Amino acid sequence: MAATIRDVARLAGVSPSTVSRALSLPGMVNATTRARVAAAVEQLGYEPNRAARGLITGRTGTIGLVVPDLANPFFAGLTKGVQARARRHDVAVFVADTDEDPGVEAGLVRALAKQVDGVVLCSPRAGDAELAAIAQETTVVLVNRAAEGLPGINFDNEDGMRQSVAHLVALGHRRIAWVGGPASSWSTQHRGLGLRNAAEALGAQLVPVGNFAPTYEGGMAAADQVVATGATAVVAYNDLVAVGLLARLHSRGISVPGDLSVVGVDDIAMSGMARPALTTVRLPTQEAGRLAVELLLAMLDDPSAAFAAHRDLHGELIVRDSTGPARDPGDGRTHGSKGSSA
Amino acid sequence: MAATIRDVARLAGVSPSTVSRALSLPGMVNATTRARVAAAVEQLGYEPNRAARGLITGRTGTIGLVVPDLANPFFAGLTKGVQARARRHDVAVFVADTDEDPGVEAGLVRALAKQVDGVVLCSPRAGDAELAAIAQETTVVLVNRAAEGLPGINFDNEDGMRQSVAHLVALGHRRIAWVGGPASSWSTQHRGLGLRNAAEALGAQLVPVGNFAPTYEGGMAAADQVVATGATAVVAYNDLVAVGLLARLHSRGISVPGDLSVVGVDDIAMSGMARPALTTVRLPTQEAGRLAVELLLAMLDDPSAAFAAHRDLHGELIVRDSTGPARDPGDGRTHGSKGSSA
DNA sequence: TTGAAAGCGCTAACAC
DNA sequence: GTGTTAGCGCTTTCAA
Repeated sequence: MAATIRDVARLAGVSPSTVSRALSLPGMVNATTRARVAAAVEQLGYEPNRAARGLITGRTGTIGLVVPDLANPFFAGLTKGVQARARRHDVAVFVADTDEDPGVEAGLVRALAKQVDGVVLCSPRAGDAELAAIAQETTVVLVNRAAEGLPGINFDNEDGMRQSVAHLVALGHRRIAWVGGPASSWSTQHRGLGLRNAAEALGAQLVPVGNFAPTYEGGMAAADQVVATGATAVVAYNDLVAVGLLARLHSRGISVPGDLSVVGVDDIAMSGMARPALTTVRLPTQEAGRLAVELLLAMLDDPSAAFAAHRDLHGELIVRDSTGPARDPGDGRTHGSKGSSA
Repeated sequence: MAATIRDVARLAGVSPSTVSRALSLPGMVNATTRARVAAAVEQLGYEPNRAARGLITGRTGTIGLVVPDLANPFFAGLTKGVQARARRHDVAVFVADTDEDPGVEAGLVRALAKQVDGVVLCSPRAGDAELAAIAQETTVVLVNRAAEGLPGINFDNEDGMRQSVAHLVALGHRRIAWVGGPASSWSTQHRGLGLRNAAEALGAQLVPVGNFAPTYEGGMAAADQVVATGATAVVAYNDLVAVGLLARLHSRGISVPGDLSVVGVDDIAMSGMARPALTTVRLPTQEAGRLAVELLLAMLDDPSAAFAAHRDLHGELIVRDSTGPARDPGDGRTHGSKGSSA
């Protein structure tokens, strides 16, 4: 068995409480005793039992991270950031993947909440009321979702969408399709909003084509509807969707960016590897994860303090080959049959 | 505060131990008392404190998962599998990402080991001796790495490589390059071995071009050396590397599969989306994660039992567009200058 | 500055 | 079948 605090105490010739203090509150113990304790700790390879400590302090030294889908590189990046920063603080991370299932999400968070000091909740599908209820039970930091009264790390979706639209308008696009993600997704709503505002401000027309799964398959499924709108450019919910669009467009013989320009969001690794390489709004995912941890730990350290309700991280438009000049408007309805009625 | 076992006991009019038994060993308690306890538990929303339970049982209900890089879809898939299966067993998972840093790995595993019942170690870079030392401290299941005396879930690399070579030979390839991953990687060694054996058995020549980072960038870096070998086909360490190869080959104007056929390993999502779509050996990553958890939990349940040292999961060759007939041998040295001396 | 004692919430002997 | 007791390893009053 591993050494306990009593073993250390015996070896150092002091009481267990002194060992405890030497480790947690070094200032309160004589330098020489402290050295003796340190030596004994070293010799025994002693490491305090966290469960026992947690039992009395009420802190577990553990946080939870809930993501919709680890296979989505966006969340993988986030997870890396969370996990790396937590380690720096000697905090362990429970990771839970909800598989994009809102039903699983709530129960999972509740279960997790009992075992951790706090939870980082990424892109939750739960409603505001449910989130508020969860926040009653444990300390919560939201990522990629704003909710009244709850702290969170977000991306400046409006601005990212504005950059995209500005880019497309500069290339001559006036009719821009928008492929949304899940309807319940906060970022779908905000990106849609940002696009609408930007389009209006910049004199372009935005054509929403509905909600699709935030996956490659979702993009494949959306492609034909996008074409039918007669738009010369399309903004996709995320890069996975955009790459799916690219694939389906290619197999239909529609040239990108010749016939249609495509913009994604996230800048996952795959986007740079796509052909044509994808123009996208780069989101600092790892950074978001790191900030979420810092925020959560700060809240835990000082529960009474008020924390900035949320923080917006700036996204940066990365222009690659999937966007180009708008095609001649005369071509506008070449590929779609419903375009004229849309 | 959350309800404790004493609250439940008081409400149900029984002793704490009865509550404990009603929950852990229902068979040992009268049906009617059990019902009373259940009602009280329900009413109070009681959930046992795992730390307290762990303090006495010596089990934390937690396992650790160590991966080199969560951003690599291969490990993301593995993590999903581990995490999903663990949840079914009501076990929580600490996830740690070593960032491909062998120096971090050892320390991380040691630290983790103190907080969990067991650890799933994926593709560890550590040497056999070090792994053995870790296994002394905690229960370990290896994934994607075999080591003497340690249980593990592996992929049948030899067979996967044999399938690849057979496919290429059938297409007329006789000179096949091999782009290895990190030299310290167990799978690099075994894939290399499998390729060598298969090539020999099937009358092809294998040309190793060295070790590269298991990333897109690694593939980019390897491409020119591959071309220089004069090989008509190349097997890459994994799909990320293969996609990197594809990209660099494309920018050099080398046609795939016209001039060079490319085969990867893993079948990550990206591979199907690449252009040309990548022929690859599909590895059942989630399955591996699930099996690793089952094995680990079985070992924990019965520490004295002997477990199969390891289990090999079969990989399946997925043929896509990146492989085709070998080009005319006369073309063999078109792109490379060192080809004739290699 | 240090030690003794109590107790965090739970389970496991041991009685009954 | 159930209650009583003790104690897991640690921190934290309270005294000294």
